[in-house]
Amino acid sequence: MKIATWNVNSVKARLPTVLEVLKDIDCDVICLQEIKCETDAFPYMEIEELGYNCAVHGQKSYNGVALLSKHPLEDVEKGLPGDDSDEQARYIEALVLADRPVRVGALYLPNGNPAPGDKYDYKLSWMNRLTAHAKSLLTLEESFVLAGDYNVIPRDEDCWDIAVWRDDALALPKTRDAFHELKWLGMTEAFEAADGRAHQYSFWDYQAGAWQKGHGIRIDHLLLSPQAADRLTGVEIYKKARGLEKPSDHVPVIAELAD
DNA sequence: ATGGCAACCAATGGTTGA
Repeated sequence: MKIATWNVNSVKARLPTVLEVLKDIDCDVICLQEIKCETDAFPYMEIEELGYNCAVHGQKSYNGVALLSKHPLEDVEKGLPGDDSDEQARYIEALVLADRPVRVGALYLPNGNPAPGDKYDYKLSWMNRLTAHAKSLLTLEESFVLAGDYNVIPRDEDCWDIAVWRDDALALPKTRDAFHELKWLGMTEAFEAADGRAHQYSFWDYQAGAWQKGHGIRIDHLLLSPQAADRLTGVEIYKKARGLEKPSDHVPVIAELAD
């Protein structure tokens, strides 16, 4: 089965592009981030027409995540546990009832800039909550995937020029440490495991001709539990999406698991 | 040395993103 993550940067502002890409990549499960609409305003009809069940956790204007699945969804959970006062819609999880069920968490991890500051503190505390949640999910010993826009550049070679990004919230040592803590629970980063090449990007800024110049960063990731990692057969970064009319600044990253 | 783009809400500019 194929599982994708994609930050769409507003599902309403570019619905035709979104539908075209969803048709092209033809995945079993798709995690969307930055839908930028309230739950009720999600374009359910158009996406259901492509054969997807939709679980949506939205909010007005910003953030917002959704899980699309060609298989039935069960146990839908909205919001990341660990802080009842957190009102930002950045996490949704469900059990995907394929022949071999997979639990999938779709996440939009905070950007954290400027760092240091309140936003960076929020990013680090959100990452700690994600790690705590992953730790509890790992005790279930099932196939599960945490997929999303992590806003983390894992290695120097995952960006076009580390000198530009070294002091950014996406690449700071504390950010990478927190990401490693999550991985070291026993999670496998799909691209790193199945491909691992340097300079393969999932985001190119709209500004300064970043796409044309190849100035990208790799910040969209799928982390797999051991049971899911055993089934990993490949990863694709669907770079074509960045060259379409009215593109998102991110492209889908797709992991394939053996059925 | 700086800004450079896009989306949002609101409103002819400010905020956010990465």
